[in-house]
Amino acid sequence: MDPHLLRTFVAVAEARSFSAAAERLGYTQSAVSQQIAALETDLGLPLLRRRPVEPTEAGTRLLEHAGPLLLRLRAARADVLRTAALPAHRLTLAAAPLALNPVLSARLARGRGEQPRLRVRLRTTDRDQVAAQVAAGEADLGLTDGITAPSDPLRLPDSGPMTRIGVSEEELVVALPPDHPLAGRTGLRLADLVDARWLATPLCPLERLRDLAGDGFRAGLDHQGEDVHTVRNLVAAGHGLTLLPASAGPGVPLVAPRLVHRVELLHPSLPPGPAAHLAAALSPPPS
Amino acid sequence: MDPHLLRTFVAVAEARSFSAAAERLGYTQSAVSQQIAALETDLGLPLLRRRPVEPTEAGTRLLEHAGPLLLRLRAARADVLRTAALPAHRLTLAAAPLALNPVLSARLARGRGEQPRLRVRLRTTDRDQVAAQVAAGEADLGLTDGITAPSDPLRLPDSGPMTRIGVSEEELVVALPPDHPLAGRTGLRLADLVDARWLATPLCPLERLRDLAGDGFRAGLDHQGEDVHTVRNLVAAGHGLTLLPASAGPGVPLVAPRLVHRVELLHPSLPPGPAAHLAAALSPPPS
DNA sequence: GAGGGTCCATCAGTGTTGCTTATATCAGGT
DNA sequence: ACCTGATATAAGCAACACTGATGGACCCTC
Repeated sequence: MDPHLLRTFVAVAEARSFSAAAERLGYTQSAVSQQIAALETDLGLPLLRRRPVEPTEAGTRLLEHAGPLLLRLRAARADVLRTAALPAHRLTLAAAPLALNPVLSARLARGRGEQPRLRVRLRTTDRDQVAAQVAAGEADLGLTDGITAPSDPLRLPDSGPMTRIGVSEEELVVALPPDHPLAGRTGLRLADLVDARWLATPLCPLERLRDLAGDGFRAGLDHQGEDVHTVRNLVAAGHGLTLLPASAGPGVPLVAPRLVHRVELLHPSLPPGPAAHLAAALSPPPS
Repeated sequence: MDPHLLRTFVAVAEARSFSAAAERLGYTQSAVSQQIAALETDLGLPLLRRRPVEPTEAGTRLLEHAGPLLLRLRAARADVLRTAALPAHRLTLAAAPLALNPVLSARLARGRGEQPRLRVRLRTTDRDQVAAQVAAGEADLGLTDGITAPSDPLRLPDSGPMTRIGVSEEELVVALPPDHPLAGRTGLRLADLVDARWLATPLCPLERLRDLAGDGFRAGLDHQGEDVHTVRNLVAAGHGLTLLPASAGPGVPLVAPRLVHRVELLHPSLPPGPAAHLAAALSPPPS
């Protein structure tokens, strides 16, 4: 169960081809073949069916483990190396599209103002990438978001130990097309909208809504990207409803159940330095 | 970052000695020395101080990662191998001391009654070992417990993906010595007890209480074991208070905040078979 | 302060591993 | 049946990771 072999196995399974994986990894096809054979011998069972290449039952199980495992390995390495890194003058902040709302933008501005020498690179990525990037050391700080009950933590993919601080909670609104019969309301209940058509988008996953408010929530259009602007255009064109934080645009406030758009700051254990300072600036001021 | 090296590193750090670790692992001292050197070269920084042997800052960080990482590696292997295992006639159930309460004992009895051929081995272990044993395949099913708000999941150490089902929630009582002035009450509020002396025991960690009910909860006696019988004796002798599930003995019901003793069933993804059957038997009957 | 003991680092030697290149084998399409 | 695009196997070689022996640092003792 050498991580080296695991990495190769993942590559083969993804590419559905030994030769393609070999090229991608910079090996010969023969090496890949031997590596897979070694894994299979070690575990004592076949992991891949050949021609076409696809994972067996056991291989599927291993694939589920391999990703997180390799991620944690990278996280461990990044964490160790960070202890030796000099306090840098530049750092990277990874943020999900809806995470950097006006409040946090303002705090970020203030934090940067206090450290004029610090160069900040902001990288907007998909929500589930934020934690992984922070864990792997590709970003120094991360901001993710999601929909939860007030003061409940977000559900994040497991990426190893890291500090999580809730930094913002905001009212949710139901985004509706302007001519929608409910658009004039002053408040809406989620239960009244289970039968409406909803946008299926990572920004507001229907699965999460079903968790929180029961079954229903038929998918209208299935939207894969995490671009807020596009989503709002889709809503306006009547493709379906969605929930957005109030600051992301007009909509009818969601009054029940009590749900909020929560933003969390993620970072590995930080030595004192610019990163820690910026993290403090992004955190809510102690009341 | 070969797991092999990681394992050696952990052994050395634990033994605080290269030679002792070498003996324990079945290597020569020279091999261990080279392995550590390889790790340090790879990461580019010293992980251990020598004479006496103790982890550096970076080494400490790596140690925190190494344990979970190796555990997950074992979990992955166990999970893959399980796909090939024939349905066994014997299985191991790991349970924390307070997890197998009367309700669950009864369900276990019923489950066993339905599968007379099945030999069940019950292993009572420390609470934080249960998840690890299930993940590593040393136990087929696990029962852990803890104190939470009703229907909130437990906080478990990360041991990789596994199924978690809440199987029992029970009222909590404050265990008091019989002659305690509050012993006659019909209900107690946790807030009224922050200034009392509490037993510090893994069965009811004071840290958790502070999380749930604010600061306070001074430690009286610090008890390391997880033996319920002993704890009750300590309480009776006036060493301090503690919370127990109602079924674990007499006490004054805790009325606020709303907290419960929750038991969760842990298992890896189970193929249909005796283990899955027993898991179903332990789960609460669908209402 | 010299000597012995303990412990880790280093070196040389050796068996094993894990790659590359070359070739065999297999499944499917024509 | 043959060709094609694919994976498996064989042989060779370089790098690696052990063992055993030796060297050097520290500690304890006398």
